[in-house]
Amino acid sequence: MSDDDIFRALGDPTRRAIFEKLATGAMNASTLREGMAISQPAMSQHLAVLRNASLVRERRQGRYVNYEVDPDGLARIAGWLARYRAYWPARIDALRDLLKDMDQ
Amino acid sequence: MSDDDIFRALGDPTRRAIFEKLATGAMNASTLREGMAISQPAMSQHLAVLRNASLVRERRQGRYVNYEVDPDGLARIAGWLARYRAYWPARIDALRDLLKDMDQ
DNA sequence: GCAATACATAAGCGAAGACTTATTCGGTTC
DNA sequence: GAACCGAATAAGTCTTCGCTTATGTATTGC
Repeated sequence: MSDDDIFRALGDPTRRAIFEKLATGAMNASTLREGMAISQPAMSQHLAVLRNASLVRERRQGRYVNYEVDPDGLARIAGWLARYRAYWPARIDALRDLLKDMDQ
Repeated sequence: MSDDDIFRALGDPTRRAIFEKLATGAMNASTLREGMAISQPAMSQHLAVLRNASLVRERRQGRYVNYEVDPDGLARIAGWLARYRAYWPARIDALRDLLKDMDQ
């Protein structure tokens, strides 16, 4: 897990799509694959990259492997971003929403 | 400018180093190159990638080209990140600081 | 134990990426 | 306008990446 792993992992649109789908709820690799034009090995490889970047984590459940978003990766991005807050535009609505959530 | 351009641009450690250095203050390409083991064309190409991702912007000044951090790219990352706030750990100090800044 | 299922790994291939050297383009200075 | 300097572009090379097909590894159910 490093900034390098994280940004590199997110640099691929297919992987971002996988991550996005996972963000709607945990699911196993096969379910993830549904509706996506992607082979089983390709999915497995993408998940390995995402896992290596701490963007996703797995939990074996019988012969299925359940995948879910790993907050660690996201936190790391947030940390990276925070280093440059001096350059942020004065108002970013999405961010403000987020802050409100965290202030509760 | 797209999420793809941004994450792909930041996926390269050399480019992140360039961006980081630029974040300490605007400077031209030659000054940027000082202390970095990188050729002039390589720097120029990296800057082109960063510029294309809206992470950096340029302003011609005579025969020098001054580069500076472009808030647009950072804002876009923040936007992307905000979509997954449901997964953020309860407390991210750096982020909280940031929010406080924005709440003023 | 054996067939079936879910997933991972291996090996190889074509495309894209990061570098190099050489050259060109813009702009300043004399 | 000629020499010079900062930066961009061109073209080629080598590496990395994302895919494929084939095979291996767990786990379940009969």
